[in-house]
Amino acid sequence: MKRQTDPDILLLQGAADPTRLAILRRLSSEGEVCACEFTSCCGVSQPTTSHHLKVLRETGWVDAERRGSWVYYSLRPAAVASLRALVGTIEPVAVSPVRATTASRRLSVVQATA
Amino acid sequence: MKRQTDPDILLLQGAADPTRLAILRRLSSEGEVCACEFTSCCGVSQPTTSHHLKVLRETGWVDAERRGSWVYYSLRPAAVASLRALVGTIEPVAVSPVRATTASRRLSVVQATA
DNA sequence: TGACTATATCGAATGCCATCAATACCATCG
DNA sequence: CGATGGTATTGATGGCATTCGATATAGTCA
Repeated sequence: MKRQTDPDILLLQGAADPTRLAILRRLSSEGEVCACEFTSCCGVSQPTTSHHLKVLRETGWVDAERRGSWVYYSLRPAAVASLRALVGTIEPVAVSPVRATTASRRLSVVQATA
Repeated sequence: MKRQTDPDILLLQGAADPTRLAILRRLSSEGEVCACEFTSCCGVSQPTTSHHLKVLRETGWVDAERRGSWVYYSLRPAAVASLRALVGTIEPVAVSPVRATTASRRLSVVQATA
């Protein structure tokens, strides 16, 4: 298979796993979380948790900061912004499969973000 | 591994492949595309293209409509909306990264869910 | 009906991914 | 220093995903 270097794909793949999405959500709601918290919360072993955190680091999703014995993880705002930008480029075009005024459908789509 | 039934994960996994993301982007810009167009555009064989289109169908990303010999694919607005909602729930915590007393940071962390 | 085209499915090869137990690494504390 | 606890890495394993060639299915046209 061709090597994955596209940052968009890396970002999507980073989030496309139940354990990792759970980690991202927890980071989103709590801001900064010690690695030890994830071991208990996600139903997987400590090595597995560590592996997923590494994937999230390598795909640009999180930053890690060592503080004494503990390592704290946090979301990288740039990653969130990137994913939002990526998602923003994907929008259903209102090519009127049914007689819809294309204009109004376009508008609602565009304004969905607001 | 646990079965993937979470629609959020399915949506992310559906998009987390170079060929499939290319398909989604093309659908986004062109609205409705004949399956035959993808065979030539993505650098993979016809069976592979068909497989990816099936994955996109099964993950809720696209609708297919047969019209004569051709099958036309289009983005499902609901999928786009779902992904946007999902992405919307992931945000870096606005916990004033600078000069916050640990106490207030803790607090805001706890209350972030409210 | 038979030839032709478009699309889907099958079967198999290959490679990657998630997972865990064991173990190494690293910092702190006594 | 040695013991302890948190985190990362290693190595092995099972399973799933991507891919293709061959083939089946479905629709069109003569």
